[in-house]
Amino acid sequence: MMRKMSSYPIGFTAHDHAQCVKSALAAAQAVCANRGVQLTPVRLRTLEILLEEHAAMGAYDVLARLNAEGLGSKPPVAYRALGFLVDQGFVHRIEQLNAFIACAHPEDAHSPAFMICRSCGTVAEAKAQSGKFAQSAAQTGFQIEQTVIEAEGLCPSCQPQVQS
Amino acid sequence: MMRKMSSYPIGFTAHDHAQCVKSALAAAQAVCANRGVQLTPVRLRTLEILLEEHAAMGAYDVLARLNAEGLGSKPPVAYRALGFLVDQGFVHRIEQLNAFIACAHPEDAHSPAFMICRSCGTVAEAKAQSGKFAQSAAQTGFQIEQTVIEAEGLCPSCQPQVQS
DNA sequence: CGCATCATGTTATGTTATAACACACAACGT
DNA sequence: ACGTTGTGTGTTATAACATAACATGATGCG
Repeated sequence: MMRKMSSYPIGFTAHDHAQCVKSALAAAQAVCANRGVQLTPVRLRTLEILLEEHAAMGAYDVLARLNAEGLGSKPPVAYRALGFLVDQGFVHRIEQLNAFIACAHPEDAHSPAFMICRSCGTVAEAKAQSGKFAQSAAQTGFQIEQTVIEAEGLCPSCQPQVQS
Repeated sequence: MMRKMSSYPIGFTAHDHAQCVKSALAAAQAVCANRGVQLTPVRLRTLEILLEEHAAMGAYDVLARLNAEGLGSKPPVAYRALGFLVDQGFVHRIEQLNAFIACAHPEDAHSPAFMICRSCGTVAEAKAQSGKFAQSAAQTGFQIEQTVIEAEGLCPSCQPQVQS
């Protein structure tokens, strides 16, 4: 861990970027309206930055962007916005990277799982299937509220090529 | 995350403490001899501290103990010893707590999973069964090298009691 | 001995995160 | 209109976590 933070690309496959940003923002707006919470300018812009970057970013990198746009220059501003977005499920925290990433499936509540490429830094989100771990927790009487599942390894593009 | 670090107890059930410390140390000594790596005084004492504490500890807490015994006072000393122990599999890092904990099953290589009580801070280690996540990673072509699985919740003792 | 390797000691600094308090502003009841 | 409450932002200061880089010592080997 602790490589120099800047930003890590997300996902191993191509997709329509402008479209996914737009729909994710719309979804977030709708959810916030439903829940009666405020998607303020700082919060909105923070989410937008993470969506546009489409990669895991450190809090201070997000802050630098906000600062460049006059939306706040001190750490608490970024941490508060990120905290809100994480609480609402629009953003996930990647523990191994001390970084944040816009959620790939903001529509439904879910526990995320991540695959992190140690070579190129790309992060892909999958849905977690708790399975046996949840069962064994239940057996010991432990009541799970939230899970962190992160795999580190090599993404398809970064694996050593086989000779043809 | 980010509660004040000090030390978190481990495990939800009672056990013979002196015995488990002793056998873990013996196992570590044997493994190091096998591998031709040195379990130096700082490393040995660091492991011993984590085993005795039997809880997740922050690097600076470990350092404070080492320092009290004249074994080193600067952060790199603790981080290096902890790094060695993690590399050898005698200690695990808990990402959500930025903390370290002696391994409960040092004999065999394994990927650990943890249950962390958000109320009392107790940490229990289980063996991870990767199952479906590993499969879905394989499908996307991602090659997993290491996994982090941590559940936060309430341990049996901290759950609200039911009226009898 | 000369040299390589591994471990430790130390300085300095980098990176991540929060506590605490001040202020702005909208919503509400009176 | 007025105060009150809740929520969000601005700011200062500091805490907590982690490593780069270089110096020193100890061990083993040709």
